Amino acid sequence: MIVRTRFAPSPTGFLHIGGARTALFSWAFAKKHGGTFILRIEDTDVARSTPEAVQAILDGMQWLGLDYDEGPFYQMQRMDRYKEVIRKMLQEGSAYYCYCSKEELDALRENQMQQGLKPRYDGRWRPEEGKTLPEPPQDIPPVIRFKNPKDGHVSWNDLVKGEISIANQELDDLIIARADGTPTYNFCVVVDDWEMGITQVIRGDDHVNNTPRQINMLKALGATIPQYAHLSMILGGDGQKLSKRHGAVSVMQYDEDGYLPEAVLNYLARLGWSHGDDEIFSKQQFCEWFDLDHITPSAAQFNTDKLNWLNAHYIKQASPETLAREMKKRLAKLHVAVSAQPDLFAVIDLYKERANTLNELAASIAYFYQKPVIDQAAAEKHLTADIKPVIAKLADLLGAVDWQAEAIHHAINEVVTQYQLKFPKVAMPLRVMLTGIAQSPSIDQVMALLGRDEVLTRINQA
RNA sequence: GUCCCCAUCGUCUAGAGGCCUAGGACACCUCCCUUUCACGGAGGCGACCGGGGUUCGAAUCCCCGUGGGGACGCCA
Repeated sequence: MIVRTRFAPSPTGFLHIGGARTALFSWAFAKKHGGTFILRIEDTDVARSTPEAVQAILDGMQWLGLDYDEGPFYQMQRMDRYKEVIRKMLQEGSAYYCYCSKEELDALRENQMQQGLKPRYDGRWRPEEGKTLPEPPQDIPPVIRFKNPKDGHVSWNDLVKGEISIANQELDDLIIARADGTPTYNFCVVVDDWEMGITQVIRGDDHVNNTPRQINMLKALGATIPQYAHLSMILGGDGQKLSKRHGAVSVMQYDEDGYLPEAVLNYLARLGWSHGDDEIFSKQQFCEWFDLDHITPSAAQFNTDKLNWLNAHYIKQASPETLAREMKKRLAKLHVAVSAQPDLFAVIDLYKERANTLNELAASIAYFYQKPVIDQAAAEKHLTADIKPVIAKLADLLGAVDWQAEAIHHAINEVVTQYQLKFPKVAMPLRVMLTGIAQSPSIDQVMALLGRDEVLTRINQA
């Protein structure tokens, strides 16, 4: 059987971390099995769906490199097909008109809740053998409901959670078409998964409760039932549910914040899935290794520290060209223009092992291209009066030195010896004067890159 | 309320009845490297939710608690 998976977001907001992982797993499963990955936009909620959100989802997937083989399909463009299926179901008797008003249903629900019952439709318009239906009211446009089986159980072997079984008694006759005739989510999903030949439905576990209803409809339509894999949710770093109000951000925000897509992908892959003790793997490796058997059924908490660690790793691995491009872009945002000297590639090389994010990296090298902001605390600690003459002497020496890290180091050593100091006693004030702060790579290497003129200027100005 | 799901270090996880004195990774701590801070290297701290079963043997299987989460829309 040829594997066909799909990612089916509703375009009501950006692609967030949970959606991204669902997409990633669906995508990887298809890749692993040489199958087809389909993108389907579930935009039947006309009021909340926007073209901007569609674009945001497309952007997010592109940034992560999750390419789809078919689609994007838009459900709103498949209306005719849905209506045709509904017509057929009405004919065959697996669906029926219901003339309850919203108010009537609200009252019913409230009543059931009060009695401690599970709120559900009581089937008052459900046609039954030997049952006389009320006369349809003229003023209420009917909805269409699916005639769910009354007895027995719906069971499936969830590829993540194992055997799940739900009594049909727990299920009511859900609405498959609104009063205005537009079909609803659960129905469209069924038709699409069926007609698009989806073999594995990989989605968030908030859909577990929809699955038995969908299976029943699939059965009523005589369709093949796909396999289901329900992924548990991703919690925020504080263990709380992610929501628009609380911590849920677009995957594009990670780009904004200086994360490489490889890092985000690798992080997401390991969140809820594992391959023994492996922590770092390429996208290709992931596709080869990925399986549904090693997905945890329990919810996972997002951990920025670990993402940072992975990001630091991928920054070290990144090509010089990638990093240079990113640095130009990110320095520009800091209003720093990169000049020809010091050489950006050399600067990056000196700093890339020290940053967790691209933004950190950009901020840390900014002083090469603009005057540093001197940290006051560092200045007070290191730029002491007694060191001034030593630095002055060093400046003298530097004027004539061959401008190489080694020679510069030699010059510093000379004054260190002359004044009988420890090396850091001189290196630290230099750091503060040249970079603004007390932490930097080897000061001689920094100086070599900064250039003689700039070094002397900064020393004089400090 | 009803139904469904989940439960191993702080976090992500390994674990398919004996390989478990429970492994790895992040974080944290110590030491080494060192020109400061990082990087890197070596160590350390740290968990099977509770109670019953089943079994010669349970982190693993079953039951009951407890805790957490999800669903119960003319949203998706």
